[in-house]
Amino acid sequence: MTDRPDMPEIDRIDRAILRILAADGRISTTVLADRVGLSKTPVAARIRRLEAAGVITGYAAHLSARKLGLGHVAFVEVRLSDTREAALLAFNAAVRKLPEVEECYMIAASFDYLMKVRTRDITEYRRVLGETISALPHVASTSTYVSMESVKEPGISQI
Amino acid sequence: MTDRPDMPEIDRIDRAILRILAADGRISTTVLADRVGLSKTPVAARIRRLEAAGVITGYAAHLSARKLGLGHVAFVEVRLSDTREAALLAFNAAVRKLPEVEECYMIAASFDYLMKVRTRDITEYRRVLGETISALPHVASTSTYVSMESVKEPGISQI
DNA sequence: CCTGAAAAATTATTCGC
DNA sequence: GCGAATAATTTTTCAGG
Repeated sequence: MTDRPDMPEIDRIDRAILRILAADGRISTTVLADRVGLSKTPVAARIRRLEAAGVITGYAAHLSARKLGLGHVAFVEVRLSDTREAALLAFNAAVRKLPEVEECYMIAASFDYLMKVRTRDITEYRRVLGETISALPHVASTSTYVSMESVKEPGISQI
Repeated sequence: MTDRPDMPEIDRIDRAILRILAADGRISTTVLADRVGLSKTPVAARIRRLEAAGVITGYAAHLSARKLGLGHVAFVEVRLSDTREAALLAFNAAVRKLPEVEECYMIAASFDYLMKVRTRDITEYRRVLGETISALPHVASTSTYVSMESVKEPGISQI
């Protein structure tokens, strides 16, 4: 297995550091150092290195969607009328600006995109679908699947 | 609009605090206080209150999936052979234990669950699908949609 | 590349107003 | 909620192995 330029060397201790920081982004270097069994100096250096290399992209508070009244999750399949490069780029750029769209992936299937949309309730979802999503560049049609229950989800970091 | 017991009162300043903390989970109370135009004392108190109320559920480092060699994303529709309560609970509990399953929702549609699965590459996905997902309790059939491009996604906080 | 300790900087907390 | 003083932590630095 050869090195890839975009994949810095990450050893066992780096992984331990990442795992702990992923679970507690506010842990101090002191405590983290204890937990991985090293002194603070190398741990601080490793964190800096992982940040500089773009492995750690940032730190965020996780918020409870329910407590914020954003409990409605729907998935939307989107089909475009034009899938030439320029159309895709226009669609991508427009989607990235929508706060209600939490995730969006281009899919190799009978539809072109799959998006996760978070709203207050189904009424607001209906509004977002009709007014915003359908108005995205080159959208031909959509199919919506509504979540009845969240079995596993990351804490939201958006408000 | 009446208060809901599970939705604490969140005013304009709380929202500002949450928005900033969601974007930078490591910001200090001092800087945060400046940004929201209050002194540190009430800002620290508000953060404690939001944490205690469960609005802020935690803090996490965001990691680059690509740099960690976890760039493969697939969505799987899962149909169960048994959708009685006990079967659903068994499925839910089993799914929550799988690190590859980043998200999972119960869906009101022709399939029962939609899951987002993250792996190293399609080879590993095939292995996870065949060995792990298909072996989850009561799984009757699955359909997979592979992401070709991530247009918008939250930083992963899992390793 | 790590240890350990000292120094410097920041941060969180407390309290009277 | 303010602002200052105090207290506690944290980050950084550096000599040494």
